[in-house]
Amino acid sequence: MLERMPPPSKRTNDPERTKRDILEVAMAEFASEGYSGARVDAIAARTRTSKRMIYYYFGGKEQLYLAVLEEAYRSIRALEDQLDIAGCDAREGLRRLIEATFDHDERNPNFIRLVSIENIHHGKHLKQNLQLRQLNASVIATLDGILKRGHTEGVFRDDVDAIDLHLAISSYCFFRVANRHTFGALFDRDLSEPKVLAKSRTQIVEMILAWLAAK
Amino acid sequence: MLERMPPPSKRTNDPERTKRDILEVAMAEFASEGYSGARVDAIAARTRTSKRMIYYYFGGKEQLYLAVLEEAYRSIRALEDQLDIAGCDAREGLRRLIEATFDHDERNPNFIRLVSIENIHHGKHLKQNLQLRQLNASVIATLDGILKRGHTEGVFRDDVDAIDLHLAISSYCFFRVANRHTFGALFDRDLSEPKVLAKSRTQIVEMILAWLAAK
DNA sequence: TCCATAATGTACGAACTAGTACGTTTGTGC
DNA sequence: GCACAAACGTACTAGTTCGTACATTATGGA
Repeated sequence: MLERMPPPSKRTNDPERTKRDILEVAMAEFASEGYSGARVDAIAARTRTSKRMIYYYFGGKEQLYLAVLEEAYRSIRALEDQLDIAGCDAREGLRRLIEATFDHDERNPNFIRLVSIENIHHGKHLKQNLQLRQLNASVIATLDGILKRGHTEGVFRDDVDAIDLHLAISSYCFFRVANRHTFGALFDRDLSEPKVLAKSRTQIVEMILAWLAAK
Repeated sequence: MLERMPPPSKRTNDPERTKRDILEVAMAEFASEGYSGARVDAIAARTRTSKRMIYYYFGGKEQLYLAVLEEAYRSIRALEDQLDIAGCDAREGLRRLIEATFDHDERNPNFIRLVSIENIHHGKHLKQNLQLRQLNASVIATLDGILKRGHTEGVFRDDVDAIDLHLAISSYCFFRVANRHTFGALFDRDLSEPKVLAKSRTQIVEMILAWLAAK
């Protein structure tokens, strides 16, 4: 005769850890599968807790995705803050910022993928979130400072604004990671390979500096 | 008393048109909603025919997506073919190729989105398709020719290969379209606006030419 | 004209998926 | 200890979505 087990597992409440757990797993799932492809059950299964808690803490799939997106953007805002460019000249400062952007995108493929996914969905979630826009304003301010210094030093042209420059830098760094799979398949070049990566890192710096120096 | 209508609609068989109809609608749906977000029923509804025909001609959702992807890649292979760069010097030839790439991406947002989507899914469908890889080889050959001419003319550096160059050009042209929504939301700049677009078009040409001329 | 096959329409089913009803346990302030 | 809210688990449901069984019509060749 099987006895009904007396509850052998002591449950421990830890709301903060549960929330973080869900967020982490959800980020991986959304980044890997896309918004529609992500499964709430799949997220729940890889969690220390249950699906019930996803709805308890986040409300639903869409709100969970929103939380993931916000978390992703928030965790990387400090990019330029960690950068020491006050002491160096404009060209050197810009070089460091480009390299930091490059390294950041390389190290955060999930973030890159989430941005791609958000664009597939026409950016409708990001547009709802006022806060996130401000977080990203700082990189423009930093670039603007570098550009101004460059004009003063007489080493940069003056008809390129900070947003133009940011577009040029991000597009290259972003594309390398976001389109790695199709690019690799079509041209037989693995962009994540260390040697290829190192060459790219040099080239984007050269490209931007040559461009700004022109005229 | 309502009479049963004698079949008032003469059906006409037109397999080619039916197939094309399905493909077109499917391309729009997949590009707009992503692979998982796309609904077979939604595609069928916007078609002249029924869902039954999707399965009759294509076999299933995944195979339909594959057909859409192939069609998208195929319809744009002729990019460089339409280009007349035999008569001009290396710098002018490159300028025309960059502008053609830029215009192409701008005019084909659905193609851009499909490539993004394919990358979200780790390029697994593209990897299955050998044919498509060869279609894209031609742009590399064209770039290689231009680079070689540039070396002969003494106007281009010689440590940048065709794939490096293609990466630099595509990434900018692609990103502008693919990340239009998040970029626009974050930096309040509408990249599709004619004036912004025209400036970008000039800038990517300047950037690449300045880079290749350096040293 | 008639038949074989390709092309098409309708209706339905099985499986999946987001979300919830309901009950139980844990921790905390008193 | 004790009451009460916060935290959590299980099992279920309603609706959706891909795919198909079955029947019917069109069309080209014998």
